[in-house]
Amino acid sequence: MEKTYQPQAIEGKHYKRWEENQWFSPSGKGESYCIMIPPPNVTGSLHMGHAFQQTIMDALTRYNRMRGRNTLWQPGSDHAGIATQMVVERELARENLTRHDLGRETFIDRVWEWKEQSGGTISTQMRRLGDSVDWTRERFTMDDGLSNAVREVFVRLYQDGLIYRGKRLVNWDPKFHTAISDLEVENKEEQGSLWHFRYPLADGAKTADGKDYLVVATTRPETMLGDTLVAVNPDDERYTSLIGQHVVLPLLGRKLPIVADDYVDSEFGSGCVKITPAHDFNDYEVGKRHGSVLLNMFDQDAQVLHQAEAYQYDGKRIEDYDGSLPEGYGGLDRFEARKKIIADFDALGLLDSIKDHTLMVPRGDRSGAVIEPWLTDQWYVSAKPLAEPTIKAVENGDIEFVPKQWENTFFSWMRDIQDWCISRQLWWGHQIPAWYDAQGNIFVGRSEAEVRTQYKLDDSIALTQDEDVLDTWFSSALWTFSTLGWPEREDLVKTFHPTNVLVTGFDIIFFWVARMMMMTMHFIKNDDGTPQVPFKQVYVTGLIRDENGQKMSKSKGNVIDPLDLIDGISADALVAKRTSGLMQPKLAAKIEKSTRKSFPEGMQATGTDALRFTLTSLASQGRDINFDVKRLEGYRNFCNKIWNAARYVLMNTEGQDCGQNGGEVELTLADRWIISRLQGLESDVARYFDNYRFDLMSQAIYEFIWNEYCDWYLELSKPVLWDEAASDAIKRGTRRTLVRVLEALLRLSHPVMPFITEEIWLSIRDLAGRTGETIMLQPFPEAEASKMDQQAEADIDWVKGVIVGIRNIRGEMNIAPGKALPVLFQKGSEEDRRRLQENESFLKTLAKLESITWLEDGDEAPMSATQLVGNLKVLVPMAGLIDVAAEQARLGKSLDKARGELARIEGKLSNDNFVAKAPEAVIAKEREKADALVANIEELQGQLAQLESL
RNA sequence: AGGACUAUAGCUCAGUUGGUUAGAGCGCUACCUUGACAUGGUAGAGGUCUCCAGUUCGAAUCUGGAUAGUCCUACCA
Repeated sequence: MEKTYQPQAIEGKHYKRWEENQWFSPSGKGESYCIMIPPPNVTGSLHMGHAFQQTIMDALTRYNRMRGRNTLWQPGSDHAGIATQMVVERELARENLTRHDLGRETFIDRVWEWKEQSGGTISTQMRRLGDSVDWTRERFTMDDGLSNAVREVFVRLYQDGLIYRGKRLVNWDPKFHTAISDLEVENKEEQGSLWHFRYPLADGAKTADGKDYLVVATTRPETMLGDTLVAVNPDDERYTSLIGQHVVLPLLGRKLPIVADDYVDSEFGSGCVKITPAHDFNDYEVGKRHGSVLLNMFDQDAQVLHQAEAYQYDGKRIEDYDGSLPEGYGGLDRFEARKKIIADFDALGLLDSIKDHTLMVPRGDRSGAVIEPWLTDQWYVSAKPLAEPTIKAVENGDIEFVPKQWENTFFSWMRDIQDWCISRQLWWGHQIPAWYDAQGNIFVGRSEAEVRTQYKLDDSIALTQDEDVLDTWFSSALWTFSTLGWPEREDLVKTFHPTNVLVTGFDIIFFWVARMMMMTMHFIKNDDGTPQVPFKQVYVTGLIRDENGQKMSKSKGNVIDPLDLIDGISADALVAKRTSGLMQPKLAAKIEKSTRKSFPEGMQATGTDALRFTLTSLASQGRDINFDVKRLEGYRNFCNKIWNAARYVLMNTEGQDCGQNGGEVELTLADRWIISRLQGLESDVARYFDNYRFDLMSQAIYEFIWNEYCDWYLELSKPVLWDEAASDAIKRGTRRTLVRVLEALLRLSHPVMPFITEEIWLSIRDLAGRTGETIMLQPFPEAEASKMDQQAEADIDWVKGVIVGIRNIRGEMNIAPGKALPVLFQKGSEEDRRRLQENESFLKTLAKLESITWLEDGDEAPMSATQLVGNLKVLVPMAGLIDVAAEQARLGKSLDKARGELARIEGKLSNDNFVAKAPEAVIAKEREKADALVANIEELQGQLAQLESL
């Protein structure tokens, strides 16, 4: 074995072997266990969030596979409508082409081409992570099978009356020319202005204070071209007399009724609101209440139309409405139009005032463009009826969120859910299975042929399919069952559905988790006909942030690529990576500075296992997880520790008798102790897996391997293995324990650290008396009560106490570690004597002792440094070794500590209330502590007095 | 505006139903290249558990409030 752990030398070969042997596929035996991967975006590459969640999923998958379950971790990716279309359009732009130059069909071919060449990035990266997904079943949301599922679901929902088409206001992205759902809109606070305009009153009307105009305030002056009403609060005395009167819209001369509506807040602005029903969601509702028309004034680019279009609320065009707009506005961009409106009002003396104002601006999460509420025909899913069963499922525990608090987030959204706009004006995606005849009648079906048969439309009637595609999340919502072959085949759904757990971030609870629940429960039923849940548990992970708690983003230049952690990267390469392709190139200098500060030496290669272990260590219940590279380095060292422990074990067992072929075996106290402790670890790890406490699990494994197995057990094995007088049976016992405990630890750690455990396991398998080609298919260790040994644990605690006591004297007194010490024991019990007798060689070796002498009652002790182990006094004679003043200081320190503690406990015990009300056991424990401290203090005082008398 | 979450060592974080000497990693101090490991060993230093009040015999832990920070949802034009 290499002297240090070299991850890059082993990871690739093991993964290749696992995959080639198809060990990731379900065994076909046992109870099923299934996790569906949240499908990464096909344009995406692996980021820390993926690495984090996939590590957890892989750990769960490997754990359950080792427990003998019929385990499937289903991989795949989604087609990411907008993102993918953008990527390919950018590629076209470099050839000076647009998608319109190619036409729809050719463009889609081009996207598939791109997908074949570049869509696989993330699967390659997942292999580097060690993900044990069943690659033979990899799916893509645009596959034939999944596309069938999408059509089937669409048609059935339409037939069930849960999908409808309507002309409504939608969130329109003027950059991408598509509608998006409300979830895809990000509302951000931005600085703007509040313009106050004067709208002259018609017919000589006057306000209460005698003015012949109303002042309306707006953040979007350009929309005044689409105003149809002015609203005031019905209780606002300033305006009550004007309700029912009109204002004359400047620039157009349109007469707008003044209406009363509770929506208006009299306190805000002037108390008068201009109402633009076709360009604002609130105004839409106000207009509807007051029988207004909908007046659209923008085209798909959010440029002003030459002629406004009027609609009724049922979506019908009002053909005879005069939609004339003022000269010079047609074709203007909305922000140009705004400037012109303001200038025109100013010129007319109708610009009352401008005030600074912060407002929430809606922007498309992908385009960054300001979203325009726009009147269009779109398809919607009626969400309420679908939501109901899912709410019940969470309420009655059929679906459980971990941590539980996320259920509240889920409920609050579900109970107030809005219809979901599912149509997108894109080319890349599932084209909506709806056809129109020349009159605009809608026919929904699985294919044009089906539609013609079903609706008895012969070939003479021309049908055209809806141009739009479905929201990508629509297909992702079917993920748990579409990937299993629904609707064509039911057998896999029967075997693996409902899946066991969904591992995901809280950021997509609404986008994906909730919608998956709605779709699944509508379409998949249990044997008794009740809706089937997609998964029994949802483990909601935190979001990975940088070491300062900042979200990782390209523009902040703080993104960490998991592969850079695994492989290492130089500072220069990291800077280059972070500063290339920035939207705002001026940020480069700042990013370089902070990157060089955080990573002056770049990143060291730590290997996959160390990264995975770090990620599980960070998987606590919090919402945010700040990733600190320092932690990773610590766990890289841990891997090296395991490696070297294995080296030690091999050096002492290879080619020797480890009891794999029988033979007499005698276990030492140390053997019995470490075996007993191992049982505790095994039950802890199982419990932590069940509770999704990967942080505590990692911690437990770390502590055991480092602080018990390496620090103590390996050291305790040395006196046995080095003792030429020791019997074969004892040596065989120690070797067997060494290698078998290590082997069990490897299996325990394998779900989190697959590579290093496989590498070592293969080299110690035979020594440990095991068979099998790979650790990943070995049984997961289970605790056995019969191997627990309280006595051994107590005895080792005593041994450790004595050793640590002596080491403490050595350390504090600056006695060279190499110097062998003579030690005296005094005042011990019979049990102390037994323990000494049984463990003398352990003590001598581990504390580096020259001799141990038991002082009988009458014996005079020489001047010594003292350490108490219970009531036993451990004395290190001072002659020539110990500085009196230093020993006084050391004893003084212990004495202070003991006195402080005693005072605290006595305070408790002298409190009548405590004695009266606290449980017996607690009181007894405190008494015991107090007694021990009193004895302790007496000893220390005696010792100090003796020193002073010198 | 409503809601949620967070506040523990210099830094990043654990602390399960109230009873611990409040822990880990990294960093820090001293000593040590001893035959698994200097990516190491041994021994240390370092915390009024944000603040205030309450419940309790007993609070890092439960309750209320304050402060600071983060996020989500909804918005006043």
